[in-house]
Parts: sequence; C-alpha cells; structure tokens
Amino acid sequence: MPKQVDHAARREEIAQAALRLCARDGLAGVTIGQVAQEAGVSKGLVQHYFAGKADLLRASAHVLRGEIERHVREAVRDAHGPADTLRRVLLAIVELGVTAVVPLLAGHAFLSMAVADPEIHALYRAGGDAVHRETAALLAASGPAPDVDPGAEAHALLGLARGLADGVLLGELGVDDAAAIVDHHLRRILPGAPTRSDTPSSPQVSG
Amino acid sequence: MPKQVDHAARREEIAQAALRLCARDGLAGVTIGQVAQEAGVSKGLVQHYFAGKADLLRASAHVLRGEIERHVREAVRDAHGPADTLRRVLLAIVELGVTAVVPLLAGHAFLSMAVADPEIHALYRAGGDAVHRETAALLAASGPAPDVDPGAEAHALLGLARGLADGVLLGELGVDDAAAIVDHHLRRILPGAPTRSDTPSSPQVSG
DNA sequence: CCATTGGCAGTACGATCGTATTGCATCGAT
DNA sequence: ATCGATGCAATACGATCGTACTGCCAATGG
Repeated sequence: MPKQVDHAARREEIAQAALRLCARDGLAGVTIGQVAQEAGVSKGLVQHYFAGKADLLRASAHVLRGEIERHVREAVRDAHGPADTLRRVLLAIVELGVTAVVPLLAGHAFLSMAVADPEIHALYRAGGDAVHRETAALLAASGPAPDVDPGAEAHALLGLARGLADGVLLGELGVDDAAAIVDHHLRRILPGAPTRSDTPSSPQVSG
Repeated sequence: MPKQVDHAARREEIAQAALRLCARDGLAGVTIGQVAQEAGVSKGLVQHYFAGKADLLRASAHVLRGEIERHVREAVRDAHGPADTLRRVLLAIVELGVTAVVPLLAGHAFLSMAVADPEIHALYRAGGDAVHRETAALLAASGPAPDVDPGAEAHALLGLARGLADGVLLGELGVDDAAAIVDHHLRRILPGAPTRSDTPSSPQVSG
C-alpha cells in the first residue's frame, strides 16, 4: 500500500472550507476552485476526494449537520437535570447567531437545496425530528405545567429558538435579549424550574 | 419621446422571475440568462433594465420585501381589533411556509447577502424593525397580561412565527399545528383575547 | 530494489457566466 | 417628414466554471 491518509478527515477539511465560503458568499460562491483555495489545497485534490460538485455539497451538508450537533452537545455537556439541559439546548441554538454564524448561514443557504434535493431534505428532516423528539422528552421530564403538550411545546420552543437566532444574526436583538426571552418562556411552562441567577425576571429589550 | 413603457413594472417583472429562480435553485441559480428565460424576455433586455447582476439582486431583494409585506397586509385587511390583527399577522408569517414558499425561500437565500451587503442588511433591518414596532404596538393595544413586556414579547412572537414557518416549510409540522401553537401562545399572553372557533384549546401535534 | 498503488498538482477543454457592443424598429417632438 | 431617443434583440468576448485527463512523487509489499 502507498501513503496512507485519513480519507474522511481530508473530506471533512475540504467540506468545512466549502461551508465557510457558503456562509461568506452563499451557495453561489461555492466553487471547486474557490473551495480548493480556501482549504489551501489544489483544485485537483478536491476532485480527488469528491466525485463532483454535487458530492461536495452533499458532504458539506452532512458536515454542517454534525457541526451544529457538536455545538449543541458541547453546550449541554455538564448540565444539571433535564430542565437545565433543555434551557442550554435552546440557548445554544439562539447563540448560533453569534458564535456559529458559519453553520447558521450555511444552513440557510442549504435550505433551498433541502426542498429540491430529496437526500438533503431527508437529512434536514431526520435532524429536525431527532431534535424535536429529544426536546419533547426533555420537556416532559422537566415537570411542565399540566396544560403543556410536550410535542407541541417542543415545536414552539425550537421554532422560537430558531427564529430568535435569525433575529440575533441580523442584529435585531442581542443574544442576552434573546436568552432572556427564552428563559421567560421556559419559566412560564416550567413552574418549578431552577431560575438561574443571570436571568432577569422580566426581559427588557431595546427598540 | 419614443415609446413609453412602465419602467418600474418591467423591472419588477424581471425581479420576480429572479426570485422564482432563487427559490428553486438558490442564489447560485440566479443567472442573467436564466432570469431572462424565466421572465420570457431576451438576455439583452435584462441588461437594459438593470445595470448589472448586483443591481438585479438588489432590486429583487426590494421586491421580495414588498411581496412579503403585501402578503401580510392582505391577511390583516379585514381584521377585527388589534388582537385579531396581531393573530392574523403571525399566522400569515407562519403560512408563508406553504402559501408563499418563493418569498420565504428567497428570503433565506438572501440572508447571506444581508450579512455581506450593507444595503441589503439595512433593508432587512428596516423591515424587521418596522414589523417589530407594529407588532409591539398591536400587542400593547390588545390588553396583554400585566407581566408582558410588549417589546420583548413581540420579538418572541415574531421569532416563534418565523421559526414555525421554517418548520412548516420543511414539513416538520403542518400549518394547522403551527397555527394552533401560535394561538395557544397568544391565549397565554392575552387573557381576554377573542378565541376563534377554529382553534382547539390544546394543540395536538403529530410526531 | 523495483513495481505498484494511492496522494496530489497541473493542464486542457467545452460550457456558461457577466458584460460590452452593435444593430434595428418604433414612437414622439420639431 | 425627419431626427433623436428609447425599447429591445443579438452577437462578441474575456473570465471562470466543472470536469477529464495526464504526470509526478512517495511509500509499501514482494
């Protein structure tokens, strides 16, 4: 056997470069040549690791999914109990607007692909459904108010977090404002939830 | 003066074609030639009405904003009182996921432009802030619960609606599920709000 | 020690991009 | 009636795209 390199790692490296370009210039800016330059490799090498541009984009979408998942998992690493975990998950999503702009923007850019390409669509759906299930379970385990339907409330919380992330991304509100909103909402549906010291009782927002 | 044509109308026609392409293939699929074909005009005509591709995209973003605004305004045309208006606004946003996929997808595709291009960013911000102000005013006029901060709650409601619209777009939940969630949330912050007959008291969601 | 195989760079090429330029028909003003 | 400006189509052109192909280097097994 000749020289051995970590095939998967190289692919991920290049895909990450593609995601950076995607976040900077949108999907339109993702070019084999540009990706090669961004990744610091030759154009031929990109061809060596990806069958074509479609393959590259497909792989980038998978890496993107992993990136966001890693981001969220890291946020909940040392959480105390389901309620705290739930809170951290939501805050992590909101904070994508400032700490992980690349995955968030790339995710938006890939959205149009998700409605056209069945495989990407399935990827989005699978990820979204998994998050929803986990969120609903977390919510149910957090001692919610009696009138709370975990399934519907999970959709509400995730929708809220996603929407707030976009608002934060565009600068419509600050991360702390968004965090306060999430906490305020959580406090309403989790009567006995542990209120953290850094969250004011009533969120004040500029504008 | 020679032949007279409605300059603005022609520009909007072509920009609409660009938005359709944008929704179908993302910003990457927006090409002068493709736009011309989609609009049913010659490539030269597109050049005649737009100084360049950047001008076309800029104009498309403006048309997009107008399109969404028109959609929402139409939804609140014959609303009864501020609470009902607020409800219709939020539902209109949620329903973008099914009734106005083109503007919604195009909006996502343009998001990356909004962080790079200051003019597009300002356009997004201006529109978002205006909607937020109107929403907050509507909320304040709807007789909210005493612990509700209209500014923060408006951000929450708009974030929720936007996030749910994406969920609907991807098929994670149905429009009726999303509508029920919005209604459920509204009922919590508006104690004396008029509950419409078609909204169940507790939203049930599949999955 | 050398033949083989995979990692990698470079070049070639047809298609398509955005833009500049040209040509012509048409309508309004003089 | 003619002249100039405008609407619009068509072509030309350099740049760049995605892909195919070729060639070299390095490392490993026989």
